[in-house]
Amino acid sequence: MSSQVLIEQTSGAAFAALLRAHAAATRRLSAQLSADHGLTLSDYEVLLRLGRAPDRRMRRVDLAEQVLLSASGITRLLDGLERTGLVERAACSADRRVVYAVLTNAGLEKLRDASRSHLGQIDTLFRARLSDEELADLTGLLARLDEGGDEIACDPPE
Amino acid sequence: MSSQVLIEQTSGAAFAALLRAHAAATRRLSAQLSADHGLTLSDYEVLLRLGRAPDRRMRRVDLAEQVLLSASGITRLLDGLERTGLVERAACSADRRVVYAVLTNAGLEKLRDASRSHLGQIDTLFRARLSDEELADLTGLLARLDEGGDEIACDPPE
DNA sequence: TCGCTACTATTGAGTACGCAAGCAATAGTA
DNA sequence: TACTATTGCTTGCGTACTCAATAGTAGCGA
Repeated sequence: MSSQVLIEQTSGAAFAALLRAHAAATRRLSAQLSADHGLTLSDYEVLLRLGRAPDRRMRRVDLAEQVLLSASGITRLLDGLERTGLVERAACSADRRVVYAVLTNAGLEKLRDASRSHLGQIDTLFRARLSDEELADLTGLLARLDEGGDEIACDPPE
Repeated sequence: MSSQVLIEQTSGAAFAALLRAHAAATRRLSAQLSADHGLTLSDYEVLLRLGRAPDRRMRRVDLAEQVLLSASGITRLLDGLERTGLVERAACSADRRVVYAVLTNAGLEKLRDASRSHLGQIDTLFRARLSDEELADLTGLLARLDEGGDEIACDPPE
């Protein structure tokens, strides 16, 4: 019987669980973030990264990489944040190709505001279900899944 | 100093790890699935569910729920699979509102074909990084994150 | 049987991406 | 100095979704 092939093996179950947990967490948190502050999860992540960055500014490329978006994705996301005044652009004197994304005062205010509820909601979701130790285990295991994603065959041959 | 607010607490780190692991896994696997077989992850999941279902058929609503898509999402996804002949529609004699999605022979063939490489790729990704025990732990922890998502206040008052 | 509500499915409109192509600026090389 | 990458960013186009509105059944109670 060929449905042998279809039997869920353990890594398949892990992948399925990952898909479901991700969907459950992001749907809930992004709905809350959007309802409470009109931000998407990516918006929030961008504000957060900028808030931590020196001078509250980052190159768009670097931002894109950190929030897991493509170059065009970041352009459009920042378009939105610029339109609402949370972020503004600034030229780089050393390299005129680069355009910094800079967190405005309004943006910092928004970030603080959003953080207050968002961090609490994350905590509610995770801590209601997992102990401190389990949380740490989970984080560690998940981290192992995206390490060395592209390090395939970088060794010199022989 | 208000950047207190921005300090990554442990559940925040877990959420970030979840986002990253999900992105890493789905990007890789969906790229492979698409390159090798012209299917998205959701396409594959639909074929898989249909393949396991009795008579290889399911109501579209139920399918939507299982693959985490909205009703309209399933309609459009199935449109595509119908166009390529992997799935076809069938009426339900008992309830004329429902339209079954039925896996065709070509669809079953495609599923078997895709399974061969896809399951291997999932295994490669997970087992290269995690032991059997870790895999089981991870699956268990992830499962706890989406249990009882909507069971808020379903108890009768008092 | 009528009328109401609940359910299944589809469609229209809008959003959030990615990829590929393009432009401008820089770096590397002859 | 000229030429050829490479890099940073944006834009056009296509895709995969969602939500809200709609239509066709179904099943119920009066």
